Amino acid sequence: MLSKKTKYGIKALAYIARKKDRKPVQASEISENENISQKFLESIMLELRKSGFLGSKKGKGGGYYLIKEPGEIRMTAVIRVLEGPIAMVPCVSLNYYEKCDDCPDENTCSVHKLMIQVRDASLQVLGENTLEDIASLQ
Amino acid sequence: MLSKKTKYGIKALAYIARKKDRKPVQASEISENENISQKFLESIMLELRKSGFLGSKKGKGGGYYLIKEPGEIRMTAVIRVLEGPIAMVPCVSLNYYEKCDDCPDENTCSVHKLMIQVRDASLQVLGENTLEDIASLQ
DNA sequence: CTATAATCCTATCGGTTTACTAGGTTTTAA
DNA sequence: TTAAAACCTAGTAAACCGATAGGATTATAG
Repeated sequence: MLSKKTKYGIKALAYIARKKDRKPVQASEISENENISQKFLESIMLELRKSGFLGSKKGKGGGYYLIKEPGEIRMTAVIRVLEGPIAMVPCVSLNYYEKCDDCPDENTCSVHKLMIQVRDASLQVLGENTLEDIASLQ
Repeated sequence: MLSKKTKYGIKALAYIARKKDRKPVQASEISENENISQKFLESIMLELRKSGFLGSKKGKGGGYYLIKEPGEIRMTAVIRVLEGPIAMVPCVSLNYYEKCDDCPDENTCSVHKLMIQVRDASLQVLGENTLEDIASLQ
């Protein structure tokens, strides 16, 4: 299950990406339009800034803006930052690998084999979708 | 993330499927060989029995056995019973649908569109893999 | 008939995560 | 100088997870 944090983060990024101009967008505006608790959203925006997706401007007329082009932001990257691993099991995760303590040999593990396939299928979809694809309406 | 419950459940099913004969397999045997807490496994086996994957026999020489052929058990079915929805968001789940309360229109939701693709990719993999595929070594 | 081995059942529990909320501080533009 | 915005830290209620505890029930073997 995708956490609300990730879901809200993606929605916020898409909201900003849909704007033509590059003027900073306030968290309050996104919060109202996307029905997200403002304080919660603020913490998410902060994280997106710290991880290099957004820039920010403080004070009156400030807000958040995209640093890269929407077409250059893969959804794999967004999800990995907000949610963590894309794999369903740590032992098949490319970026967050962890050995299972119950499993003596990954190569003969039935779950392992299956989850590699699931991971690859998800990576395929999330890797070929960019923020631009996501943000476009309809 | 896949819960341990689901992971253990799949391992247990695969363990039983690998046996040539159809004699009941005890939870204690699976628990030892797959390094799973026995009491926890018992509750999982019970669930798998109640949901129609396993039959059971009580008393000495008892245990659990498969009701269908391994080749007829799709991993989608197993995961849906143990884990719940395969989709990452309830609003794209086929079997556990729920409307998002923040989302006025699913058709224009960027997350929705993306998650449908992820769901379909996962369904593809989990639907074409059966317990037989999973259980076969290497 | 009895001992034992197995499933079955209910309850509980400590730890972690989630989704916020509260209450501010700091910075900037008008 | 004021207001609006991001920034920061902490806390918190609820849910969920991964067990554990303690038995009740049933079946087999001797």
